Amino acid sequence: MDEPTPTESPDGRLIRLVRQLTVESDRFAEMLGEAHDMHRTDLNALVVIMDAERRGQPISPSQLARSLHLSASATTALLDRLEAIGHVNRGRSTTDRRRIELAMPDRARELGRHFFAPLAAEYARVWSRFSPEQRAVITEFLTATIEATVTVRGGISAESRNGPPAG
Amino acid sequence: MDEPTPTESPDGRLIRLVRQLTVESDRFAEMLGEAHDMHRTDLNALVVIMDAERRGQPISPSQLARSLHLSASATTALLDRLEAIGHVNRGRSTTDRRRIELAMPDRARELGRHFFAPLAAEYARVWSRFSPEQRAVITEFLTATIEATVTVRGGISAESRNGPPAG
DNA sequence: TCGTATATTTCGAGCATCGAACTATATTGG
DNA sequence: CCAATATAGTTCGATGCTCGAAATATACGA
Repeated sequence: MDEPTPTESPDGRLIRLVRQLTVESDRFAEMLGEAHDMHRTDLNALVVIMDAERRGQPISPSQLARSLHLSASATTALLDRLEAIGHVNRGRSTTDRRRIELAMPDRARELGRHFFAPLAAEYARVWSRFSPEQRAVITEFLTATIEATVTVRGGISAESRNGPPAG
Repeated sequence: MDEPTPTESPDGRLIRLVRQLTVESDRFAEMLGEAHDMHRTDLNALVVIMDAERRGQPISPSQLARSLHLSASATTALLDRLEAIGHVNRGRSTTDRRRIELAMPDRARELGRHFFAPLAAEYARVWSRFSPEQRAVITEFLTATIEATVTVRGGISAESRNGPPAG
């Protein structure tokens, strides 16, 4: 169990833990990419492509670019890399010949699932202790925290347009 | 309140939310860096340096390198960038002349605090609804999730050393 | 004392990302 | 109907972060 530090406020403690979770998750993804000779962005792209496939809505390069906040040309290079190692196939859309649809070969899909299965299993193990009531609290917390992050993020765009604050 | 999707397991739902939190936080940090003309790594470095200062234990370039998982030379370049925009000062340690100690000018420290204050305020606002009992559940959840992530991460190193699994 | 280790920087090279320019295709408006 | 405009994706040259090797300065250990 995490121990509060002597001068830490209750909110400060939660902030510290949320931050630590994002830092550790960040490092997890980084190491996963390194272990499979993929740049971090490559791994992020695979996740996005896999999710789109799972939803039955194959994604295009421009959608991927928007999702990853990359330029079109950087996305082209990224897809070149992924295609070169057999993780993605490009196919011309049948409904709009300007569009490309991204698909994953079976083997890549299996490999992608394998990437994340150990973490899901370990999460299931440590989370088995939480009751449905506790899960509801956790869900509410996560949802609120996500929304708060998104809200403040909107303020960054507005702030940067108006210039930095006075020192 | 987040709604469960029809085919989602309770664990699957929490996994989705945790992942969304890390994605949104990631994007938050990215935008913060962009808003202040700093590369993502630069911002990460500032956080590490600020934390070290707050603990009264100024950090050295090699400690920073270890913390950020960068090479020594990449860290030098990073510090060059931060020094150039006045966010960091290098000072030779008085106890070991090989070492450099990193310090932040007052203005940079204030600016750094300003970066994160809006998010802390919004978190405090949305978290005010949680009772001490609920916070204990949340704390336990976050701690367990962090530890699970770190545990599985250890397995990645071992796995990559033994090569990837059979398809 | 001297070999070894540690700390940091410099240097040249690799690689992800960018914007501009380009080609192909679809849409819109007169 | 057709020209103008918009959209989709790639190529190209340039930028900037990161790396490993090499170098210099300092500390440690036998």
